[in-house]
Amino acid sequence: MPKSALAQQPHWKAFASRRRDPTTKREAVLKTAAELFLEKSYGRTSLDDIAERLNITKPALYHYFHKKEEILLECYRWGTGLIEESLTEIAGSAGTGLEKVAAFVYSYANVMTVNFGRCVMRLDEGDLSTQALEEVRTYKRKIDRRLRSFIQEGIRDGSIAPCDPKIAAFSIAGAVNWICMWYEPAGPLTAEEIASQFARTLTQGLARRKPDSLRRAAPAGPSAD
Amino acid sequence: MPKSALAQQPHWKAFASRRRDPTTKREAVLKTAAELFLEKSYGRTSLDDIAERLNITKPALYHYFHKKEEILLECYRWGTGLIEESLTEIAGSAGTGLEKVAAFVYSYANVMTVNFGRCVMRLDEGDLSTQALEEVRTYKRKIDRRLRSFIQEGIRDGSIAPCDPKIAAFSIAGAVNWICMWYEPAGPLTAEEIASQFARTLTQGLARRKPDSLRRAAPAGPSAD
Amino acid sequence: MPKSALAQQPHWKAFASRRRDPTTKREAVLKTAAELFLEKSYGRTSLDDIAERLNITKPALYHYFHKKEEILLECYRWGTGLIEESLTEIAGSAGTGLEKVAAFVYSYANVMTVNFGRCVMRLDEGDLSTQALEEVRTYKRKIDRRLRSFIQEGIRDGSIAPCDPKIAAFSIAGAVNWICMWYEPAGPLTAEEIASQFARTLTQGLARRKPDSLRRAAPAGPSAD
Amino acid sequence: MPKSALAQQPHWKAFASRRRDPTTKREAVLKTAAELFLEKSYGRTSLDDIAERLNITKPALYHYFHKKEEILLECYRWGTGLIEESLTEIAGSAGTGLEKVAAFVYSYANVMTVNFGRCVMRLDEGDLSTQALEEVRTYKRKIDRRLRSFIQEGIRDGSIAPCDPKIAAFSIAGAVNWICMWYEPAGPLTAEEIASQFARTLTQGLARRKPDSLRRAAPAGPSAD
DNA sequence: CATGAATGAGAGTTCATTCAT
DNA sequence: TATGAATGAACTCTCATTCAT
Repeated sequence: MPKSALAQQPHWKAFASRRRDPTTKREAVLKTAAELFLEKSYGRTSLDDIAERLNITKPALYHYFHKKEEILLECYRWGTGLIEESLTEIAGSAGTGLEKVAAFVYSYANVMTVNFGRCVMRLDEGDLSTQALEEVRTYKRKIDRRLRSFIQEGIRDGSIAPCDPKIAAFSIAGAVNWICMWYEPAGPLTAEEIASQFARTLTQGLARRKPDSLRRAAPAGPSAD
Repeated sequence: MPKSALAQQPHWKAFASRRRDPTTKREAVLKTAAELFLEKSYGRTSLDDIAERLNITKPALYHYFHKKEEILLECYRWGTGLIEESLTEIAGSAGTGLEKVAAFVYSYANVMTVNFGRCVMRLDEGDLSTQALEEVRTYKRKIDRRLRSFIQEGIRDGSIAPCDPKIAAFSIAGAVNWICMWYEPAGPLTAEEIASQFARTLTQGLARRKPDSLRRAAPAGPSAD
Repeated sequence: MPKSALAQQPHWKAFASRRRDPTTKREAVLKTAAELFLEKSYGRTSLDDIAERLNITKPALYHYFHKKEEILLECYRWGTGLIEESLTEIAGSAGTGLEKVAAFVYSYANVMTVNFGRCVMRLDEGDLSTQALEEVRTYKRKIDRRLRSFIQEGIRDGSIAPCDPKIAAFSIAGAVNWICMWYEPAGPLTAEEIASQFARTLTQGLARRKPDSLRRAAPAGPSAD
Repeated sequence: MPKSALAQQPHWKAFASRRRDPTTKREAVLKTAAELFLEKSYGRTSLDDIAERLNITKPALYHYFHKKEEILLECYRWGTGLIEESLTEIAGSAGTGLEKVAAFVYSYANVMTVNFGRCVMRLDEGDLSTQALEEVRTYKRKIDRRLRSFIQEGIRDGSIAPCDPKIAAFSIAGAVNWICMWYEPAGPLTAEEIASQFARTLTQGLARRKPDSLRRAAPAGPSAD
């Protein structure tokens, strides 16, 4: 599988030559940092670790970031950006509330298998400064509110059985968030499998009556995989 | 609520007098440590922090623990002990697979609102030594296997609709585990509310046909609370 | 060999009963401390180590000694006392200078196989306070002067070939002192073997002419061993 | 004496400028450490002590060594290297066993007056890790075996009177090793004086018959000094 | 007396960050 | 621009010594 091989490719190649897009280098730092943060946590990852994996020296990192924490914050931002993308797409699409929830789970679960996405939910918020923390928290609240609104929409349009939207959202979000804790790229389950299965399983509990109708709730895409 | 007020009471009273039950003191250290670990993470909690909150000095901690990591491990052990208790009780009880899953969720969710329980799923395993890590991992695997077996039992006895037990277990466990990330004692939801609601919500997706029958799946106890 | 068995016997028996000669207990502390100091050095021996081997608690040690250093100093004093004893005996005895040197080596070498004697030369003087250091240094100088005077006596009475007494004394004293570095009670060489062999070997180089006459220089006692 | 004055010159000059041969700096650390270890012992020498004497800060030392113990081990290695050098030279040279022993004593005694050489025999092996200890012990055994083989060679070629090579080696090695305990650069005896005198004195006891032949056993070099 | 408890002082080590080249 | 060098602050852990029972 060439794509996965490409993904495994170390990011230090971006620093191979002197003349290279600085933006590319910044991203390479970010990707490497995200990897390490997920492997060893932010606190146990030293700037030396990051530099070493990139085949550069520690002070060189300061050309791209002012503080260690800034690297962390950028990881969060990249991750939340990924979520944002799919969320707005879904919100704008047509369909019942239940279908939107299914789409949400599907695409959110996918993000939880990508390094930057995992960072958002797996890394310790306590490592962020007060201000950065507020930024991230605001973002997370937004996601939660979005999911809750989909559920309420479903209740209104009759696709979802009456329930407490808050509890339902916590439950669904929790299940999906937790993926970032156990997912391994090298593991037996592919991201698509996980995403589509979660989408089906988690909407089953919400659906009104006829469970048969749920099959359609899962997006068409992944079923092909 | 006097009970909760009592629980909030700082643990340093155990160290008020020099001659006092050492076991009580050890527990006071553990409780305080668990609090701090949840507030600030293990890595950012210094022994001075723990000592300060207990109104003692740092080296005094070494009367009760040999290393900082030992404190962490004991928190894990206490927490897993709590889970173990309820698990064996449920496993031995009568009932359909679905009922057992509901009972599992109910009691596990409750544990996730208790500090030591939260520690098990919220703290970073990377702070444990290889050996301690193995111990904790073994324990977690056990929990997961238990849940999966309840689900399989339910599929066999017809109380649960056919599904992939692995995915279902991941999904349920994830939802419940995540509680430890957002639950706050001072928050609007009580532990019992959360536990009973999660038990109901999460089993709804599993149940075969008539969702009405699920009401009985949630334990009677908490409804009285 | 009952005597050696007795010597191996741990010293904590002195603390077995409450009512026991305090002097005996003090000595037990000293013997145990000497053992440990030789095994692990003064610096790496904690009071807890000593207390543990004596089956008592650390503060109990403070009933017999005011400071850790006092224990060390007492070890030195006991050791130098042993040397002093034999030295005065030899000085008072009749015989040529060479015979006195031989007797000195023999008895000094013996002391170097006894724990307290080894302490004198093996332990680090830097651990002593200025005052205690002066005391010990004074003592060591005394020993050296004594040996040098024996040599000079020998040169005068013709039993020793003319040489620089200072260098000769350094050389002989060094050879004997070094015993405390490699001697092991459980080793292949007994204390008497070492002592008598060293007495013979080291005087050989001093003796005037006929080396055969040296046989008599070594004390008769040990030759039987 | 300008050479000695130069040697006394503090090593911190190596750290005067930031860009300077790192090897020189490493050596400066080593030399300063050796000085301090001999003055106050390894255990009582803190990294701050070393850093202070070099006019740098403690963490700067970690640019050159990973652990405090590594500094110690490098001192040992430097010292054993010095001994090794002279040993191989002697072993390869022509001459009777007695002459080789004399040469050994002469050059070994010289090493015992050099800081790194003194470290080898004066510092406490107990401060080394198990592995490093093995390395050093192996080395010391090698020295001892070398000396013993010279003695046996001498017995075979008739230059040395029959004796127990083990005891003789212990005695000679002890006398020379002990030099590192009392030698002081500022003292009345120069290194060469000590070395040549010891070579003569210590071989006197070994030589067969005619003591006159011994004069030639001492290397010619030092007699000129 | 004897002891469990507690502490102050200090050590080695790590690391984000800055400086100087 | 990029880097080797250096540092200050912080943390874990140890231990001789003293207190209180």
